[in-house]
Amino acid sequence: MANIKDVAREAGVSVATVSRTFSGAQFVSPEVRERVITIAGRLGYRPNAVARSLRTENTRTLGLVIPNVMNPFFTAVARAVEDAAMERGYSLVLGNTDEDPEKEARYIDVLLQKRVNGLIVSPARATSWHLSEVERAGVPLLFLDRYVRDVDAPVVRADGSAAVDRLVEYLLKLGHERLAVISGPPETVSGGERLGAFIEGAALRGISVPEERIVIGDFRRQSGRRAMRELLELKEPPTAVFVANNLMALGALQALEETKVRIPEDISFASFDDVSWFPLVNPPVTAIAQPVEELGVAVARMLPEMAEGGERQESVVLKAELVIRGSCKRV
Amino acid sequence: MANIKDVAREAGVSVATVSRTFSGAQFVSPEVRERVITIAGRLGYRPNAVARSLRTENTRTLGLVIPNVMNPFFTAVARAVEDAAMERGYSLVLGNTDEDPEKEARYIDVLLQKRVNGLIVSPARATSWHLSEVERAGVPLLFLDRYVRDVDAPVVRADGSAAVDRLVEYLLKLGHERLAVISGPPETVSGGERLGAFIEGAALRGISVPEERIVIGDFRRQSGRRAMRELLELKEPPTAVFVANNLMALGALQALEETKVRIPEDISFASFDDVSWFPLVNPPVTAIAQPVEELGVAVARMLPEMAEGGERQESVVLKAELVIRGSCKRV
DNA sequence: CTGAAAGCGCTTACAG
DNA sequence: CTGAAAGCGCTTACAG
Repeated sequence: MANIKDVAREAGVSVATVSRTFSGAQFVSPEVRERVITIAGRLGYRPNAVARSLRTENTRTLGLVIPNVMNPFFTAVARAVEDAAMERGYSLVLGNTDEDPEKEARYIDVLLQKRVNGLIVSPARATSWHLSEVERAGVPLLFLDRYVRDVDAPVVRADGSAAVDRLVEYLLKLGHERLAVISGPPETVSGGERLGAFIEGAALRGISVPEERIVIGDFRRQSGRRAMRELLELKEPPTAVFVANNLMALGALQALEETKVRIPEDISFASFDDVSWFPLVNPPVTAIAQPVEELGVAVARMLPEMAEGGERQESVVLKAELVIRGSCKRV
Repeated sequence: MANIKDVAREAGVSVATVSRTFSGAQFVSPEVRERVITIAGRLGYRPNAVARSLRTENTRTLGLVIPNVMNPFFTAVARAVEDAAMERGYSLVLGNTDEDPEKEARYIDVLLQKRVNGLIVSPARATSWHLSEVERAGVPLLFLDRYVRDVDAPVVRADGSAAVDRLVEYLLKLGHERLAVISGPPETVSGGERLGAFIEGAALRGISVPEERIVIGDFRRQSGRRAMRELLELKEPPTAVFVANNLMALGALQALEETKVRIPEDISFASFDDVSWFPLVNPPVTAIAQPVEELGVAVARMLPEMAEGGERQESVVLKAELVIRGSCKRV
């Protein structure tokens, strides 16, 4: 591929002039400019962004490290972030950690080596050494959905506690006493928060959730399926189940479908995370909706700002909301 | 951030030695090696991949340019590709074109400037100037799901024609005569193929699909919704509708739900692309399933191979398959 | 096993 | 408006 020297030689100008006609900041006389562009076109010249980045210490690249794009919540966020990045002239490199701290560490290390201008991370654990490294490296960092306690960076997330509490209240009002929860890893902020809010909400109202009805999954589909089957096989199966995210909810619904257990006749069902198809399922699934769009917009707005060295951004904590549909009934 | 010189000075060795201890290819005596690593750790040194890339002419980065990650088909592919990339030590940068050729061109230009080692593209149109540019630039290129005719690069895709034809046959056997289709843009390979197979399949069996029952969408949700409403308002509404992808199917199902038109009593419904939740909807949606996993695996296998300068890869064309569930009934 | 030095392709302060 | 030259942080052939 042609480089700046080739173009300069061919056009009879210095490399500085070629550089200027492409970076556009400075003045180049119209005639020269045009000649350079023509020649560049003929040679198939395209400025080498790697060289430019090395020189300017600016890669115009952002990193997004999330558990899994297949989770609709993160899909939507990834889309929003990518849009905002592109619009501001940044590229987005994506990493899926599968909730594995080691994978997360590898991604972050690679991204730091690549000198990204900023990092958006949804960390797998509530404590993390490699995220302190980001801080130390002085790379703008933004937490998404979850955060690490000892790292001082803004977070964009929805607080689900209040909504989960409302769900518990709703379930109890319907007369349920045998509650169950399919939880995500309690070590994650979101996993711990949702589980905690559920158990405490019940306890506060005089209902305890015994250990056998608390099944810990990994936020992925298969674990939801397994967990639901496990709950169904209990001597005293629950009358109502709360699943802590959309992927596990899908698995759990599959398990219910397979075992011909009917919602809400045989069991009441509710999920954290609302999904486009929940209203279309029979019956429509009652869920706690995160303001996904708004979260995406917030991230999208903040990160380029940070990358460009703006002032420290404030955290954004929105509220999740209980959306009652038809999957829970009076017992 | 500390650079290689800082580490060299601090460790009392040359930069060459520091470089060697981190790139690992050559021999460095264990003692020196250890000292360098210790010092690097203390200084928070992390090799600058930008500089390395400039020098080695290898960015270890791949580009993935697709219409939209929010489309579950592409979500799954993106995940598979990212996994494979990471496993081989590549990063993945992602771009959403929204079927817009100009956006596509911008992404490709940026990616070429960034000197990616390879490009996976699902092009918006069947002809494209900027994709010839990729060829010209000598960057390994792989088409996904769709391809550009005049560009010589391998494709990984599923051929849906046969399955669409089987669907038409099935619909006619159920006695439907007023067929309708909600199509994607006919200019896209997949859009044109699906629409063509549907119309021809019907014509071959003596049924014509009038223009008013062919609604062109853009493969996105809202267009499916609008299209379905349009079809429903016809003086002679269809008895069976085929929707050409999953996102438009979601929109169409919403429209049906909103207008209280029941499936399959009032209208039979089938979709291209199978989705995890189709079996859970009431009634379960009959769909044409692409072998998403296999496609992802194929892409994942081929691209790093190409990026590493292996021989030219053969195209992979798999078959889509009709999955009959409960959303079509005898008329 | 180690070092000095050239060079990857740009940008930009400086001088004219 | 234009050019010569230094330098961004590495890698690597060459020599020892």
